[in-house]
Amino acid sequence: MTAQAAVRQAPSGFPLPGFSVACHTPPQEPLQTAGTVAHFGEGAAIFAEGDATDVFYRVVSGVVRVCKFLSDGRRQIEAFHVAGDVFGFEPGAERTLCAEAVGPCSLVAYRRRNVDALAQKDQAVSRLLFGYVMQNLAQAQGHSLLLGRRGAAEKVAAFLLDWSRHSADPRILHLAMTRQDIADYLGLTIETVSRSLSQFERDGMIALPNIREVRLTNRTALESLAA
Amino acid sequence: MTAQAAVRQAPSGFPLPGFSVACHTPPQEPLQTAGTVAHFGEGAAIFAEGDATDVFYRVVSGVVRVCKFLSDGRRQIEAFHVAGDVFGFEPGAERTLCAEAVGPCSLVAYRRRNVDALAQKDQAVSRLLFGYVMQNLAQAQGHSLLLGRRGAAEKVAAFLLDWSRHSADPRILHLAMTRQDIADYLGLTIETVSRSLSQFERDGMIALPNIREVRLTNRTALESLAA
DNA sequence: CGCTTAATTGATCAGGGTCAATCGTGGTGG
DNA sequence: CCACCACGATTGACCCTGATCAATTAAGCG
Repeated sequence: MTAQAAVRQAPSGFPLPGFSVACHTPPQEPLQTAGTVAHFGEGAAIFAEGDATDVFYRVVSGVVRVCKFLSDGRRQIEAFHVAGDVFGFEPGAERTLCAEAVGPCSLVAYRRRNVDALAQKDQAVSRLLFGYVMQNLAQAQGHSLLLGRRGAAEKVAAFLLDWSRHSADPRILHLAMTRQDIADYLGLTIETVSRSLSQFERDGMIALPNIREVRLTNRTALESLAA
Repeated sequence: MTAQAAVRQAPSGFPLPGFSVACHTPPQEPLQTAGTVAHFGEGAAIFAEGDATDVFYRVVSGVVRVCKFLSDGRRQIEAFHVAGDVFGFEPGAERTLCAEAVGPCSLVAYRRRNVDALAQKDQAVSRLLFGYVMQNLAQAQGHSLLLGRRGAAEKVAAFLLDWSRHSADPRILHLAMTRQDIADYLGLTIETVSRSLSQFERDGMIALPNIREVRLTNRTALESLAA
């Protein structure tokens, strides 16, 4: 559920020609001319807290985590972004979050200056940007909902179902991230995530052929768990 | 902290002439012509899950809560909005959240159709909208951070500090909402919220002259608690 | 002045965190 | 080729925070 699910169509009041999220670059992407491609290795920092907010990104391939480090060293992952997602919007001149490559990934970086100029001429660019920020908003809101009033099992189940949307076959998902990443995203510990997965397996809801692969053998049961 | 704190300036890359959040209507509000005023009594529904997303709102006075009801009847409050805040943006044609008046409040409702037309002519309107959605985004992200990895006392302390921003005198805050609202916002129970406040009072960090008023007698201590 | 609803306080319980040991899986080098 | 090592994941035992259940108090309001 966490937002990404509920988010796949363009809003009615704001026609977004060629608008498409979490898909490959649309054929007539108005932003195409304004961006430059960059590659990042596993764990590489894309931006850090305090950086200027003068550029945002589109994921071409790979997975990105956006997170915050607390004073006591603990980490909270705010969102994972996959191919097609646009991220890096923040009000204020300085970033309050950081972004890192979960695995090797390639991004297109857009300078806000340039895009702004583009938006001056082309109203479609404005709408596009608006849509992207709304996607991020919906995702963040869904994330809050997930973190607020749900038990560990519910969180993990919801995460699996959400992540399965990014899989070619919705029954087989490849986790791009570690258990620690999942834990930090769900506000749990690595042990609790592991225990939940093991329990799901015992209950016949999933299979864990290897550490990065999950087979959903009883999606319905997971869905009723995730509420 | 939860976002509202870190959010009070216009982003550098996107100049927003006359942009102002959580303040009274700016003298030259380009949206002024497009909105209609509406009043709501305590607890009144402003919009509900499933409603069309064809209108968004600006708070003129009072406080609004945006929330979601879970299948088991529990409620999660996503955000409180105060005078100056603009809310009600969602991707998708149907709302996934609902909004209610915490107390009597007045709002300006903007039809997206009209605003869109306005934005066609005036680039400043586009930027303004963009800024508003980013405010909401930052608030939602801050909320996730708050819910994720923090203890009960930290949450309540952070809430008080955050809410004190909406107060004329930052040392005296008037809670517009009930303990239940606070609990549902922080992902806690009403008992835990109450206990935290009592503990803060015992520790000399706050005073509770009456049920809706909190005096911050030791802000520094609260701040170090909220981390 | 009762009545209703919200808040506080107390006692108990359980979900999930913490600490610690073990297992598994690659990767490296003898 | 296999042994060893390092790191991530799993599992177990125990504990603590915050939820639950229940009683009491406080505050509006008719």
